[in-house]
Amino acid sequence: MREINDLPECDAVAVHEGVTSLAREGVPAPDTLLMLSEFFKIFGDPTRLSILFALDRVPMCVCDIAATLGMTRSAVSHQLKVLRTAQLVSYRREGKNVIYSPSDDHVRDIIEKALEHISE
Amino acid sequence: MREINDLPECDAVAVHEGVTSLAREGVPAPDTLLMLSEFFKIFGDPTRLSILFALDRVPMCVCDIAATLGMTRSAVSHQLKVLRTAQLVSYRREGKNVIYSPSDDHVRDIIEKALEHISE
DNA sequence: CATACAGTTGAACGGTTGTTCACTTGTTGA
DNA sequence: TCAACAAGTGAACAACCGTTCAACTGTATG
Repeated sequence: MREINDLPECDAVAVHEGVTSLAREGVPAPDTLLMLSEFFKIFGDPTRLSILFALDRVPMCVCDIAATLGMTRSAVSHQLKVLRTAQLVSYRREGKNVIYSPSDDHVRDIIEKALEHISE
Repeated sequence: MREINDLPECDAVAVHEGVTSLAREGVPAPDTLLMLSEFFKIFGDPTRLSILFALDRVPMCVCDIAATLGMTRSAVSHQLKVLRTAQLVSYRREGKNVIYSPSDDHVRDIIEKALEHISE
């Protein structure tokens, strides 16, 4: 006799009974999952990472960031918008320049943990 | 007189002298940056995250994962390949099934740190 | 006020990515 | 050995993403 957790796609009754419902408990709500993935997506680009690394050393204007990384001001500005929206950088205007600086300390931790992982 | 760190795009001599070279020291090598971003990219997808969450509760075959998350076996298999390549899951064959399980403990830490961040 | 420069922004492009579909591989049991 | 089912795979498609280009805004200085 088939149980509640049986599903048409997989007749795994004998092998993994009741497993799916148990697993489902471990999976966060869809919107949490989405926020989480959006968060990680931001770190999934070398340019944005290098901006964060650079700013972690010294706060800089867009122009200096561009010069540091060898890219156009426009490209940097676009990426800074992403980082701003995610509240990973703060900024203040100083005359003609806008100075950006890192705004979160979690970030360093997360990146360091990741560096630990890839160095294996 | 212009300094070494001056760049044609940004005449910021008077404002942020020598900043760029200082910032550059904080930026890892391009290939490190690339590996790091590739690593984060993997977590940048809700599907892959949910697979990792589910497997963290209980090891499962592809079929059960698909049933748990309400997606096709093919889609799951494709994503598992990504997770396998990044060595974030291990697997063993059991008869007709292939049982997947998480293979790294760093992962839990990183995800939890990220969850801390987004709950603010 | 006009010029110069810092920064932002929207459209467009090329490349990437996740899912679907159809097919293949591999394993078990009749 | 053949049928049935789990899993993996390649091509194709649509959606997404990062950069470039060409504007535009905003601020300081002559």
